[in-house]
Order: sequence, then structure tokens, then C-alpha cells
Amino acid sequence: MQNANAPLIVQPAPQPTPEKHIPIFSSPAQTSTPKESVKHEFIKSLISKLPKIASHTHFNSFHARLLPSITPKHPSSNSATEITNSLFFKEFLPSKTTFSWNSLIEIFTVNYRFLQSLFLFKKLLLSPFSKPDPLTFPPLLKSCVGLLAPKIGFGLHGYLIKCGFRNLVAVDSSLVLMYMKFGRIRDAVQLFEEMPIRDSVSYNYLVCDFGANGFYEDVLMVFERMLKSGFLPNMDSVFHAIMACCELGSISRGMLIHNFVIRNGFASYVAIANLLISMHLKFERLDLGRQVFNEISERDVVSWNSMITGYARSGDWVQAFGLFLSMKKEGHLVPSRVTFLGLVLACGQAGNLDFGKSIHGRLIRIGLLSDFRLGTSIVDMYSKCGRVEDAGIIFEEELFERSLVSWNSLIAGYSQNGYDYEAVKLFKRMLLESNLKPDAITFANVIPAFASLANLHMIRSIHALILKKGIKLDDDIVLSTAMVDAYGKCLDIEAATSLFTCIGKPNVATFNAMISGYNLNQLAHHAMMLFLEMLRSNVLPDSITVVMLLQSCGELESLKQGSMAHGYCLSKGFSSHLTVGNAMIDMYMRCGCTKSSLLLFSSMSLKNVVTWNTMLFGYVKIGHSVMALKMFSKMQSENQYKLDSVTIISVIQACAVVSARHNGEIVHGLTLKLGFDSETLAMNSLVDAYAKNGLIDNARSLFKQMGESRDQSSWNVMIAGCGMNGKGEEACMLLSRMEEDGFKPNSITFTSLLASCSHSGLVDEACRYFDMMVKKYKIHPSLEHWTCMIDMFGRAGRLEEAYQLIKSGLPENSGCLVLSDCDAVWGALLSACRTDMNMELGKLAGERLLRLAPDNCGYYTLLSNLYASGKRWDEAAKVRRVSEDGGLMKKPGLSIVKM
DNA sequence: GATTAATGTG
Repeated sequence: MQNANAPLIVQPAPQPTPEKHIPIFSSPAQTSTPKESVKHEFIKSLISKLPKIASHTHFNSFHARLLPSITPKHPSSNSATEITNSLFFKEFLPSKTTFSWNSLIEIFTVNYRFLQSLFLFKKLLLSPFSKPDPLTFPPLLKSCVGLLAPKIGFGLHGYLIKCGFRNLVAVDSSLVLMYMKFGRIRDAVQLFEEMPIRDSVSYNYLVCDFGANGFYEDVLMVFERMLKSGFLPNMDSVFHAIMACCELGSISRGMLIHNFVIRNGFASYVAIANLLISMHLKFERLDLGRQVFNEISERDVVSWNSMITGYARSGDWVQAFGLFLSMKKEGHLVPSRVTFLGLVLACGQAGNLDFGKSIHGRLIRIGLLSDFRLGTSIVDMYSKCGRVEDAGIIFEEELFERSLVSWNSLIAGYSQNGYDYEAVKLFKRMLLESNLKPDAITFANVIPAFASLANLHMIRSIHALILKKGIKLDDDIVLSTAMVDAYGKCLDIEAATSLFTCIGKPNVATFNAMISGYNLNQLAHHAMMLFLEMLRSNVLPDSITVVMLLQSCGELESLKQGSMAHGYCLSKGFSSHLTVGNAMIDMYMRCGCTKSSLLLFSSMSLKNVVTWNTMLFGYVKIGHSVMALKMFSKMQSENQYKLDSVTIISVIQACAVVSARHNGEIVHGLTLKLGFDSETLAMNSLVDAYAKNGLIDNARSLFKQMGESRDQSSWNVMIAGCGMNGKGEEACMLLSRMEEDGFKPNSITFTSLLASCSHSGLVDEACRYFDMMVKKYKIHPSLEHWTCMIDMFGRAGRLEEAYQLIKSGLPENSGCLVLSDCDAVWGALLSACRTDMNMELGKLAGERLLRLAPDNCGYYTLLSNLYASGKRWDEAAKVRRVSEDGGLMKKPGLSIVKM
């Protein structure tokens, strides 16, 4: 590298006095030949421009940038000032040869005396003894570049052409350089292409300048052409070529350059080797990076740091620390901040809290924690090791300057560790307390937290904020994926879909987020279609994708699709993933194939708590509670799996069904012992289990104990529990208390409440709540709500009202169901009619029912039973015959079971 | 040579 602090043109250049020279130019004797007149014209323009150029103020920085590539090493470059003052310059120059002039001009250029070099040229033109030759020009052109004087440069080019001095390698390559530097890239390339013979210098100019201008494709093209033509590139060219591979992400061309560097000994230049290492690390080829690292004879801190950081990123803290120790062993190098940054990163990536803590201590000792980058990396390390509370404490202590990155990092820490509320709180604090503006990363960090909290309102606000800030979701795939996922989780599937379709290049994560969104919104079919689209658009599915594919199959209860997905997993090597195995067990369970589940389960060599839970919960869902409890005791006997809240909930639910009072108390004790008494979900299940077993007093006292930890679902469970224990009034009272406690009743609340009223014969109350649900809470009544109402009217012997309810269809503000088209509703009426022996209405309901669902054998049975109860044997037999003729009796009445 | 980001199993 040249010394950028070398004295540039600071003192005024020796000013020519135009008056002295002009008479010479204008003397008649000088203007005889056409060449001479060209010369005079040029000198005139040169003189008119020079004073202006001298006043340029940004010389210094410009030179610093240009010098490395324009300054050839000159063997005899003495100080230019010395030369100017020398006797040689003052006394003898006028009589010297062109060669002497050229040498002197070059010496000035090499010493950044660009102005003097041009003045010297002017003197040469005026000299009666010498004339410029082609070799005079390369340094002059470089001086023009140094002076930022394109017009003089282009003038020189014109002059060259007129003198016929073209087609000389040195001249042409200087011209190429000059045009490149002045941004006339097309002209430069054209000149380059027209050169009859090229030298390595011109190639190097072109490579470096393409690189400096960001034309990476061209850098590599010229570089490769240079090698093919047998020229050896200089360090700068190799540097730019590697940079170009990095920027273009071209691994294959990077490999070619890697081989070139190794073969030609460029790896011994530490700067080149370091760059090559960082290229390989960028392409996640740690092995190749290490290969280059090993080739370096004199490694510097950067070489070590690069490798340490590379291993750190990949989570290989053993290698990272190993290198750190070897570095210290070598003795002469001192670890820098970047070294520690790499080590802290390694601990975070590997989740190695112990090493992380020891480095934390060391940083405090050597006083480096005040460095805001290191401070942030420590915060991040604690978050990544699952100790986000500690991360928060360090952040709050303000031992280092808080940057946008440190806020972002802690928000990410909270969000990734499931501290959604804290993440949101910190985000809001950042907006209020700091002067920092949230960026795309802030949003990408906080969006999952809002999504987990199902805060659709905030998701929409952030979406608007992103658009307002001009952040292009198209360009930021991580951010747009987070948005798609958030809309899916908040059940705004339209927003998710429309955002997804706008994303130009969705990646695996984006597809996964969208597929997951479809699954969450009970659109498993759409999820499957999207999976196929993913395959068509050549986005490679990963293990997460197949987990969700299996979920879709389970959701659709399609054994056929599920088996196909199973086959796909086997063929693509996903079946060895634990999560995939778990998802597969769940899929078979949902498809009713317990045998396959059990087979898979037993064949899995690696299990975790989720594997067990999947089996447990699967059995509970299909009502095989005894199997679930057996499974649970087996799990406990293996003694290597830590139970979690899902395990306990499954066991509680199994006990509730098995209806064992004893079991219930055991599981209650277990719940408390394992410390799940603060887990709302587990406690809700326990309340439910007691209620289902008629132990309403236990349920009630537990519900009371829960106090603050109650959620909406706790109230729903308790209301339903009262209902099934014949405590209709208590259920009604609970609704008012629930509202007082600030919980909004939802559709499930009313299902439970209507059922409670129905069981306790509180018909008028039920009607009032039904009205309240529609009018006050704007909840569309579901099929369950309607059938419950009809059922209740039937029980109360108020059949006519039930019939009227069906006929009236729906209140005007609801629009999802056409009641008279739902067979379940008529079925409920038919059952009620049988109890009440209302033949006329029953017949009407039955006929309607068979028209709506002619394949459901259960309805035929229902109708024939009605006739039988009324002793209308002929009609009963007729209905039976019709169903037997249709072969319906042989089919299991699946749809009635599902109801 | 350097710190922060998205998708998943019950």
C-alpha cells in the first residue's frame, strides 16, 4: 500500500505566467505545419484549465482512493521537490532528450505532483530541442486522473490520435485506465477491445475498475479472459475477483479462483488469503476456509478471527475454542475484540452457558464489556442459552451503549424463549424511551410475539407501519415470512394468502408458514395443494414441511394421503427426524390407525416427551383412556422422560373418562407435586375431570383456588361442569361473574350455558341467553347452539316452538346456516317428537330428514322407532324395508357417531 | 475480521 499521508499537492504549483509564453506560441515561425497548430491549440486549452484545477479542494481523499492502482513503483522516485530545486531541472533540462523529459514527467506523476507533470509537458512542447513521443503520455494520462481533469485527459487522447501515437500497449492501457476512472466505461472497453496487443497492466486496470464500480460479472469475465490469455494478475485483481465471487454468490467460480490462488502462491499474501477465507465462510464451506487458513505462512489476527467466527456461526464451539487456544500458543498475537465476539457467538450458538459465563467474566476483567458490540453479544449469548432473564438484567444495567441491535437482540431473546408479553413490552419501551427507529429486524423479532398473543390488531398496525416506512416486504423474505405466519396464527387467512401471493420468491420457510396457516385455519386441503405447488416451483421441502404435510393428512383423516406422505418421508430421508416421527404417529392416530401408530412408536429408537404425549393424547382423543393410562405407567417406569403439562393434561382427561375417583385424586396430587398447579391449562382439565365425574364440589373449590390464573376457558369449563351436574342456576350465575371478572363469553361459553339450561329445564333463561349471544356479543349461532335449543324445547314438550324455530331459520344478523337444510336439526326434532309421542311433527321431521340424508341409516332407525312407539307397526316396517333395500343397515352409521 | 431476524411435532 502507498502511504496515503504522503505530501500531496499542498503548496501552490509553480504558476506559469501566461504573458511570457503566449508570445512564443503566437510567433509566426511556430505555425508552419498542421501538427504544430494542433499542438498550439492544445497548449492554449491546457493553460486555460490549469488554474481552475489547482483550486480543487477534495484532492486529498480522491488521491488516497486512486493511488494504489495508478502509481507504478518507480525505482528512482526521489522527492519531487528535490528534483524541482535541482540544478538539473533549472539549468540542463532544456537541452535534454525526450527520454529525459519522459522520465522526469513520470517521476512527478509517481510522486503525486500531477500539476507539475503537466507543466513539464507544456515545457516539453515549447522546447525547441525535443518533441514528445508516445511514452510521454502514460504518466500524463495518470496525472489527469489524479487531478480529476477529464477534459485535459480527453484532449490528450485527441492529441495522441492526431500525432498517430496509438496502438502502443503502454499508451492504450493508460487510456483504458483513464476512461474507466472517469466513468466512461463503454469507451474504455471499446479501447481495450481495439488494442492489437494487450498487456497484464490493461487487464488489471479493467478488473480493478469494474470491481470498484460494482460490475462484478465483468470483473470475472475479464479476469478469466486474462488467465486464458496467459497473463498473471496482480494482487488487486485477485482481490477484486474474489470480492466479485462473494457478491455474486458464485460458488463454482469462487472455487476456480481458490484453486488459482493456491496454485500460484497468492495464499501467502495474508490479505488475499483472508478474503478467500471470508468467501468460503460466506458460502458455508468451513473446510475450504480452513484449507486456505492452513496455507497461510504468517497468519494475522484477522485470519484467526475469521476462522473462529466461522466455527462460531456453525455452532462448533469446540473448534472455535481450539483455534483460540492455538492462537494464544503462537504467542505473538493478541486476541482482539473480534476474537471475543467470535467466542461469545460460539457459546450462544452452541448453548454453552458455562463457557459463555467465563468469557463474560473475562470481558469484565479486561474492561471490554463497555464495548457496545461485545455487550450486545453477551446479551444475545444469554438469550440463546435460554437465560433471557439474565440477558434482560445485563441490558438494564446499561454497562454499554444501547444500540438498535441490542434492543432488537433482547426483543428476539424474549420472543424466541416464549416471553411474548415481555417482548411486546420491550418493543413498546423502545419506541417510547429510545430515539431509535425500529427497523425490519425489530419488526421481524416482535411480530412472532404479537402472533403468539393472537393480537391481530397489532399485526395489522405493524403491517401498516412497515408499508409507511417504505420497507419493501418483497425484498425481505424473513420479514414477509413472519407476517404471513402472523396472519395465519391470528386466523386472518385471507390476509396471509394475499400477502403470500405477492411475495416474488418465497423460500421454504415462507411456504412452511403458509402451509401451517392453512392447517391452523382448518384448510388442510389448501395446505396440501400448496405443498404440491411448492414441489412444482422447485422449492425443496424440509423436515418442517413434511411435519405439516402429515398434520394436513391427520386433519383430513385421510389414511390414503397419510400413507403417501409416509412414503415420501421414507424416500426423502425425513423419517429419521424425531419431529417427523412424532407427527407421523399423530397422523396415524387421527386416521384411526392405532396399530400403525403403536408399531411406529415401538420402532423409534429415539423418543422424547412429545413422542409419548402423542400416543397418550391420541388414545385419549379416540376414547381409549385405559390404553392411555397404561401408556402413562409405562412411560413412568422407563423413568427417563420428564413429564410436561401436555402429559399431565392427557392423564387428567383419561382419568375423567375412566371415571375413577381414586385415579382422579392421584392425578390431582401428581399435578401439584410436579408443580403444574400454576399451569392454567392443566388446572382447567382437572376442574373438568372432577365435574365430569360428578365431583362438582371438588371442581368448584379448585376453580376458586385458581383465582388470578383463571382464563376464559376456565370459566367455560366450570359453566359446563355445573350444567352436567344439574346446576343450571349456578351456571347462569357464573356467566354474570365471568363478565364482572372482565372475561368476554365466547361461542363455547354459550354452548355450555345453553346445555346447562337445557339439562335443568331452564327454557326461558336459555332463550334469553341465546338472544344475548346474538345481540350483545354478535356471535353467530352454530349448529350446536341450534340443536341444543331444539333439543331443549323437545324435552320441555314445547315441540311447536322447536318447529317454529327451525322454520324461522336464522335471525337476520346471522347468515352462515340455512337451518332447514341441516339434517342434524331435524334429527334433534325427530328425537324430541319420539319422546313426546308427537306423530305428526315426527313424521314431517323424519321425511325431511331422509330427503336431506338418504344414506344415513341412523335416521331410518330413528324414524322407524318413532312409528313403533306410536304402535304404527306398518309404517315402521316400511321404513325399515326401505333402508334394508338400500343396503343401509349394513353400513355403520358413522355420521351419527360423529355428531 | 464484527453483534440482531422468519417456518415445525402433542
